[in-house]
Amino acid sequence: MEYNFKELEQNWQLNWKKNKVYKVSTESDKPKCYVLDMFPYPSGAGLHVGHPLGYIASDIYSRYKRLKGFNVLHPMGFDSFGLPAEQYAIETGQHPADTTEKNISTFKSQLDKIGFCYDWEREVRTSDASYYKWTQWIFLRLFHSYFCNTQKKARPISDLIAKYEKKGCNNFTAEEWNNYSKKEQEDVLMKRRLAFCAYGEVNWCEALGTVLANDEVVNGVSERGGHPVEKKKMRQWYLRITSYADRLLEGLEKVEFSESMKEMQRNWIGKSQGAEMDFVIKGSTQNLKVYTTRPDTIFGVDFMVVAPEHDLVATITTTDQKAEIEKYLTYVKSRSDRERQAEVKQITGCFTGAYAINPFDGKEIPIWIAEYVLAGYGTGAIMAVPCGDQRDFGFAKHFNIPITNIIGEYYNGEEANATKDAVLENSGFLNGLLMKDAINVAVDKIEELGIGKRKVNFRMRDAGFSRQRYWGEPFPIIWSDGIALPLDAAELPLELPHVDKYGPGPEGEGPLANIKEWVVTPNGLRETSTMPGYAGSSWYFLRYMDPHNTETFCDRKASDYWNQVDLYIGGTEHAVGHLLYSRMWTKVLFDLGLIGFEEPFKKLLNQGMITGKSYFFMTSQSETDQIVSYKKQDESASFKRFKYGHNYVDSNAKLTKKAFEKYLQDQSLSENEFNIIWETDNDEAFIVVKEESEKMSKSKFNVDNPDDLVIKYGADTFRMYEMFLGPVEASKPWDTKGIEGVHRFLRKLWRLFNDDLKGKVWTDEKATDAEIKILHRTIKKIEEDTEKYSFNTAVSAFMICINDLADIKCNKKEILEQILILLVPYAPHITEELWHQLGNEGSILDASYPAFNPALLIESSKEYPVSINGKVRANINLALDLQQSDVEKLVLENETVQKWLEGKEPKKIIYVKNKMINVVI
RNA sequence: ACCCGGGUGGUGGAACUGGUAGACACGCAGGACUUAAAAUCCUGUUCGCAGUAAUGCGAGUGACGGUUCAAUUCCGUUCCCGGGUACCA
Repeated sequence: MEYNFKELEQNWQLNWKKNKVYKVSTESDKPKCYVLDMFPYPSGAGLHVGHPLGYIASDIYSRYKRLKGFNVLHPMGFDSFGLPAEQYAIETGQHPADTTEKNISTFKSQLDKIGFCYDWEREVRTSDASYYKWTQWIFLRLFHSYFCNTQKKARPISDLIAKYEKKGCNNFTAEEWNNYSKKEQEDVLMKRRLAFCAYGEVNWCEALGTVLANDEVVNGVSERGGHPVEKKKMRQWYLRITSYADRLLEGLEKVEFSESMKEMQRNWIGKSQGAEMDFVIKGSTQNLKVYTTRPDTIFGVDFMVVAPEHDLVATITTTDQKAEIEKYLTYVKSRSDRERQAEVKQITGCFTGAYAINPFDGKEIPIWIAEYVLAGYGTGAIMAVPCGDQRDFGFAKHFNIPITNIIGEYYNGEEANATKDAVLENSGFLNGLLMKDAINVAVDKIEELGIGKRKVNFRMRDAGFSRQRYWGEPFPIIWSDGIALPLDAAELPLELPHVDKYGPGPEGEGPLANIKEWVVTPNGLRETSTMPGYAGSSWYFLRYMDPHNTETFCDRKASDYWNQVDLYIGGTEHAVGHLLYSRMWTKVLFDLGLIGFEEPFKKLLNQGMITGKSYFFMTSQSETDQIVSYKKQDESASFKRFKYGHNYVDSNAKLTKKAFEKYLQDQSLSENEFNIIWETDNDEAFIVVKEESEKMSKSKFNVDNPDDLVIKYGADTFRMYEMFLGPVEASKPWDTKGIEGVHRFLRKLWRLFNDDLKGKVWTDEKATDAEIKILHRTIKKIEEDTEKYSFNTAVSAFMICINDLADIKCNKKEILEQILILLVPYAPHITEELWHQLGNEGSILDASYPAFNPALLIESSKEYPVSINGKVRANINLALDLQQSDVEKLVLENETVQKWLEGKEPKKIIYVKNKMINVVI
């Protein structure tokens, strides 16, 4: 009987589906384990071989945990709202609901072919009304909550209202509050809500017709599509994520994320400690407020810089400088964010004519404006210390501003030195202090004089939460006389109206603004923007726990049972977007007592990117339409992408004329389009093309589709091969070269049970000690490797095991049956088939995992390597229970050792039990 | 510029807490079976030198230096690659 993977895999997939072997229940007395993948955005391109890497890893871990006696939740769903679906819809004229539906069914069938153990009854889709009803509901909870700065947690806004009514606050008395109009009260409350509406500078993308969040803008262009992004003042919804900045930082200590992932989040949050300080402006009633992390350098301040957008600029500029400033402001306005970021090195600025007074020595400090100071960070104004800050130094040199040295020989006049180890000079009351220590002394003094205070700043901004788009969750908000009225929970879901045409609405509003009958309600006008893509993904892991609940987003009993995600697998691209938002939502729900844990993901595993191989034709320098063989030396040559080249080129990046003809045929191209100068070798015409590894992408024509491989080799081979490629976390080039090896392994396993001609060959004979040893060695290794997600070495351990068993012709059920159970997570189909061939009933997933018995692996002797001066020269077999003196004696008797000693006495003999022996001469 | 990763055969990669570097696999070379092919099996495969051979010797984990009986592993300097952030005061 042959290993007919095609038939066998199909049969078992049907059988599993029919018998609902992957159904998961919350009612269980087993310990729980929650294994989650970052759910995919169902794009039209379908899955490529990079996607399943993480899914296979999580599937292996889930099955392993299930066999180990855990009740495992391992769900899958779709992040189906979002920009690309709408862009695609606009381009093709199809409704996003239709394309999304179609794409999801493609994804599901692709996933099912790989044999994942998802309980599809728990599937969630963020664009389903039954799902986004609860996204809207959680939004309302955010709207109805504020961040209490004393308790450092979210509380119902009603608590705050009660307080205002009884006691008022710093800004108003209770009486004043009670006399406020409804609108005035709402305006005050809006400044505290966790989901709030405000006018602010937003990232506006004209091409996409929408606002984008900071993490959706990369280098001044949109992450999706690369369109230019500009700043624009608009009314927008925001999430007050900055309130949680400290807790988001602290929470990182309690989770198992990679150090680099934590670092990325810390950088994004960007906490800095310093002081805010007021400077009197000469001849003005206004003060200049600056933020600094280095108050110790106060005596080194040689000038001030404020952002061009700063409010003070208009009032402090002197008449002499007015013209210059106007000119500079026009110049700044003409520059896009992109240009500003691209030309960081360029120093520009303009003197306002005004002076600030140093409160400690009365020195007059010129106030400048410059692009390098950002309006959005700190106070939008800085005190510049050229001897200690490289940018300030460059600025001072460029504009010939005299530089004060407060750090003595630490400053060399050539560049700034940001040290904290210098002893201060020219620094009044700080003279003689170490800078590190002076920081606190300076702030104390500043606070004492009442001219400033300690201040922590964050780089992170509140997250923009509205999009002027159609394909997203509508806000459950109605506007009436400038007041945002929330819908009642009973009115949810507020369904997205189904329309056939959707272009942008008037005045930068979203498409929903065009649907008058939907917008106009008896109570007022509906909010017409929709929620961003990350809304639905910020809490989906909770919905899987209780996906069909119509009473609440997730029953507290279910979330208490399943609790945190034990293992979360996904790419690093979500480091600062999704992962921060979902962490924040979890903290809010926790604060409000709706769930019992405040970090959603206990352990995060980042799968590496699988890159595809792309190939390029090199064109000849003299005749630009000629394609010639690629030579490394010709750096100045130009290249043309060879689409789908990975299907035609051999491992040396050689393209034969024969393969090229096939390419022309496959792509229905004519030879005339290519003017190739062929080379010949053994009568075969070929050229060499340039090879490069790039991210797999449809637009780069370097994508490999898992379906093809599953058809050719089967799902089990595909799964094991993706794991065998290397560590899950490493990024690696895709190459199908090695897949044969894994396929051979599975056939070899099959042949231990069946012979192609003779049929069944497995037996009921009793296993020998040697066979049992192989089994237990394997159990130990597989268990260790799976627990530490080292799936590549586990695959290799299986290969070693099967090679060993084949070598000694072991066909014994007693051994093979146990191996099958170990292998289930990696190759679920073949193991299920062979399990039944051995006469077992029921799914192998319900078998009990083999128990490792260390006693069976104890050896009495070991083949020790003997080194002479650190170099291995001989091997001797020694009993393990020998003492140092016995070992020394035996080692010295050894022929090779004697040869190296040349009659001399060794200086020392090092014996490490169970490891090695080193003779030092 | 700063912060994280990472540099090991022709290739993907292995090596626990410092203890036989190159497991496993691909590829390649040779052989067996076969009319032939596929499949399968066997042998070899880090590099250099010597030898018919078994084998022996030397070098070797980006480079240089250090600690140690012993370093891919620890420390210092430096080069290269990947990722992140970027006038953040």
